[in-house]
Amino acid sequence: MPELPEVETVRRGLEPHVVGLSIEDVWVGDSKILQVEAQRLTQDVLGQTIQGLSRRGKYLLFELDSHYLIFHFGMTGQLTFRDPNRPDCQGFRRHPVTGLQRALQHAPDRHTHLLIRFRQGGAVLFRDIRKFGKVFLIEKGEDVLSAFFGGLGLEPFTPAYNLPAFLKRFRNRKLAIKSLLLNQAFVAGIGNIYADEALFNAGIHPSRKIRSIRIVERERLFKAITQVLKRGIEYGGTSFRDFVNSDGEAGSHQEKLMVYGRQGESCHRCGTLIQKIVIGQRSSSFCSTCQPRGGPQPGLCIGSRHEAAKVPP
DNA sequence: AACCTTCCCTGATGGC
DNA sequence: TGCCATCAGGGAAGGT
Repeated sequence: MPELPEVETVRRGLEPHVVGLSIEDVWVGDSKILQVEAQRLTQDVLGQTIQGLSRRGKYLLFELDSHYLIFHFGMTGQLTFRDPNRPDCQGFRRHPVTGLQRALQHAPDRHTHLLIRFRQGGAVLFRDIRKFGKVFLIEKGEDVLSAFFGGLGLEPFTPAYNLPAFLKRFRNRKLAIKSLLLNQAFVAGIGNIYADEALFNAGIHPSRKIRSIRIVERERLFKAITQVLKRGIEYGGTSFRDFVNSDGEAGSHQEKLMVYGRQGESCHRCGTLIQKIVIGQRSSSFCSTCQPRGGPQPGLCIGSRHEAAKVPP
């Protein structure tokens, strides 16, 4: 599921391919994913040049001459570059060892819903099996982006993501901390995988009420969030099922996960079996020893937490 | 206002 | 072999 690190991976992979190219043709498959009328999309972007690629939370932005073309990947969205000088992969294959789907460069198929072809050659394909993804088109203008992203919270890796701002958004509610992390109005870009990983790094049980989280724990969470996101980007994103980068290749961060998807396996730090529960309709994996339900236990040395954590082989 | 549930959608998987 | 139920979940919308 593309979260901040996966979207950033796509952005970085796509950027050198597409910046400077001008749009020659647009083809729409299932227009359900479009948040703009297909005809208007085609009409408005034809002939425009891609000025740059940026990201806000889980959104990927194509800056055009007069518009922003904005993608959200939902659960299974894939955005790949199709290079005319490279052969297409025949169909979709499963990786023999990891079982992950490896699409590589591909021709449009029944799940391809948008294709943007460039005058200089090549195309960008948006493919989305479950169709939870969305494509937006907004005209440039004063503050259009701040209006569009008005509901989004702090952006990690920017000056806006600072401890005072983070603590300020920590309202003392009854909600589980896990649910707060999934709320894009709190910190933008965190999804189920990185929420679980950040809570593990911070030593916080996902079910704990927001108001019960102590200041020192909030500070640990503040650091843990950027730690896990950074690590996700370093390993090219997490490919649990469908995620592929702009070249159609899987990421490798799934091999580095500490808790997500590891229920029944032993904790890399302490050996306790990882548990899975449901919080707010979302699965949550955690280690009951490293993330005690009652909060920090007297005598537990929190400071050594990160040093003690072994990286999966 | 805060919080919870339902819905959208397809493919993989397991039971029978 | 097929058939059906279940699960995965981001975010919007509707309900309490």
